[in-house]
Amino acid sequence: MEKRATIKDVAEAAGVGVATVSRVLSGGSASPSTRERVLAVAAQLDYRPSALGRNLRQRRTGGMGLLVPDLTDTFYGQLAEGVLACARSAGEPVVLGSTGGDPEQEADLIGMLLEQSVDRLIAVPSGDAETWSPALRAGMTVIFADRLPAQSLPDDPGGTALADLLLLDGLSPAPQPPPQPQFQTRPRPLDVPAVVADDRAGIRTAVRYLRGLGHKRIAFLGGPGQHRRVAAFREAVGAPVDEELVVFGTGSRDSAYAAASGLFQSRPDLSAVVAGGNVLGEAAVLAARELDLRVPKDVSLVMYDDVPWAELCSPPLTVIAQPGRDMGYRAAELVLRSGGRKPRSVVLPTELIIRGSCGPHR
Amino acid sequence: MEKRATIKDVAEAAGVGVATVSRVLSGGSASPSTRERVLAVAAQLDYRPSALGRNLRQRRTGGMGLLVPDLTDTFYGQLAEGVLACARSAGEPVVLGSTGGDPEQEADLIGMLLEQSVDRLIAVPSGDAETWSPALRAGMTVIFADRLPAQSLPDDPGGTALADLLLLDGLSPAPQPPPQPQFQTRPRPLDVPAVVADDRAGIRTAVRYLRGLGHKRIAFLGGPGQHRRVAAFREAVGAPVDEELVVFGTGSRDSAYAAASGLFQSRPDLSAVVAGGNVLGEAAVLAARELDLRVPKDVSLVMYDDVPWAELCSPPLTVIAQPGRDMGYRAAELVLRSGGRKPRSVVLPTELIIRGSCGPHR
DNA sequence: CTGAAAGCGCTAACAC
DNA sequence: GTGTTAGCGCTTTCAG
Repeated sequence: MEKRATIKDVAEAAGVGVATVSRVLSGGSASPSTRERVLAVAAQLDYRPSALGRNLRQRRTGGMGLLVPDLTDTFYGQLAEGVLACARSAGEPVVLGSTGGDPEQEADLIGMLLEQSVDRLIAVPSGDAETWSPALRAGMTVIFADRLPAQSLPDDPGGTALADLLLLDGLSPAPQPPPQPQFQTRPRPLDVPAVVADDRAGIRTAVRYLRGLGHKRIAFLGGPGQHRRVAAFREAVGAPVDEELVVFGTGSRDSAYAAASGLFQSRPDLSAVVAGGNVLGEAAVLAARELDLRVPKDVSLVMYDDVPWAELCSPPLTVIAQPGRDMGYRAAELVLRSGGRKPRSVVLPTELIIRGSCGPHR
Repeated sequence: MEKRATIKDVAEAAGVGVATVSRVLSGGSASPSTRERVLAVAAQLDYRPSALGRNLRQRRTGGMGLLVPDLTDTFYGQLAEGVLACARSAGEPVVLGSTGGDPEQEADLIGMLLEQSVDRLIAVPSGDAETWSPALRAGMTVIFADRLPAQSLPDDPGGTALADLLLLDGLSPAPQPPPQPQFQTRPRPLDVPAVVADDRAGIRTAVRYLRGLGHKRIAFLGGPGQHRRVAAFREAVGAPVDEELVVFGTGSRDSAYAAASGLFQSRPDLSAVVAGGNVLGEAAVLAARELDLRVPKDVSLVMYDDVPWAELCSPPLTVIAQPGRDMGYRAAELVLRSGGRKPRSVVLPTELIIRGSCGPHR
């Protein structure tokens, strides 16, 4: 437990001032001879600059924060791996928090990050504009990943927020939403960049695929924060959406199971289900089995997220794959490279991977 | 992007000295009237003490580091959730790193944590004593989780290290290993506390269960860092272990698959497999399917780790469940409560959950 | 090109 | 009880 050498030790041993050491080590200007001597001494003393001093001086902690709803959800595991890979190659620390999908815990974690002066954050958001305003007001560089916060428009209780869907819909630039009336108390959409999958295209492709198989009654099994996917589903299915076929879990595996089970029982006439995420897909498989529904004979299933175990199911699950790892990596790149400026959003492609969980409508 | 209030601002606004503010906020002594005034002003100014100043002053970053091999492995996701839950309730930050099971990356991450002055660390270790000595020498409080570093004894190339097995074998206190001869260059076992599952009992139970089903040729499909489980398997199987029935992947899903596939092909006479972790179990299921081996008709399978998708397989997988979340939570508790002292190790129970992947030996 | 010095925000002696 | 003060290790003006 010996104490580490400080910059002062190095300066003395090299016979130079601390400023010179600092310059040399951060690539500043110095005469070749000095530079060499300092480097030698630093190596000799096994000097590692302390992030503590630097952080205080710069009034900011390096690295980035990462907030995800649940690490036992394999997709978020992939996302996190991507972020960590990028951070590691940059030698930057990542402060991780798991929100459980709960805006309150999310707010607490944001507070913790603020206290740590972490000023760059990648988040799969659970709260709304109110939850996020402290971070934004503090000047944090925030990048959302995988989804955007719900926009609690008064007339849109389900959080479907069409404007939100329009905001990031793939290749076609979205038209600006109409200017809000002045003195409006309704929160405006957060102007935060995001790295998300092209949900609209992904869902559309899946729905068309199912349609092509002859399915008419297609259900959507959603989770919290999936307003973009639901909206895409509604759009893909077309005008008169059977509302009973759109159900939601609250995020836990139990509630996902309950939602799936309820769906199957209340509407035995449905012939296909699109699950909005892997936890929901898992629930659908379980519920179907419990109710003796055969996949794909009795019900076809498409799951959002490709995860290793999708192939283990029998039959293997047809999925809408989104690049979780890339998503994390890209987000980390953006947040690291943003020199304070606000990065641009990124939409990543999805891919329908056809395996065995969909069959023709009987 | 307004700048935050500092302790000085609060002191001035409350008409007291900075020390008093500091004391009040850290629960020190102060007269009721002062305390109240300071608290009021602090709330008023929305003052949040900056961790930066405190950290530098105390020459240590709060919170803890967490190093795991791979977050897409659901078990480590569970473990991480446990750590995060404990940290969150303590309001402490967690700096996360993913090592990919690679000692070099692990060493890099340890260096990064040292640079950040993170002095408490929970790790699923991949490297050996050499990898870990920097952390230990720097006075870090380290707790291993899930497994212990391999002890590269010269005459124990497989890393089986019986002493290691004896070190933590559940309820019975282990006998002290015989004193090492002096002048020995061989590294001694690391004296680092750990939170692990009772691998010995878990494996033993599984092997007995399979034996009870009539299986004679039982294979073990292991991964890196599983020396304790292999040793337990050898012990449970008894003296003449058929070495061809003990195979290893290197950690990646690909290599796990290759190992499983190779095993099934080279030894068609085996009738049961114990997979040392969920990634290995996944590989075993996939390889068996590819080779047209039916589970459990042709081969019985027990997998270490209970993960949600184990129930999705058909048949659902019989597993040795270990409490991943608890493991993480306990480790975090230990590392947070250790006031510098070295915590005691903890061994958590496992449970054999019988589902449908094991059948009688034909 | 280099060194001296001024803090960053906080805590912990130490005086009163 | 409370205020004053001295740094923690580093970066960054500002002179030389």
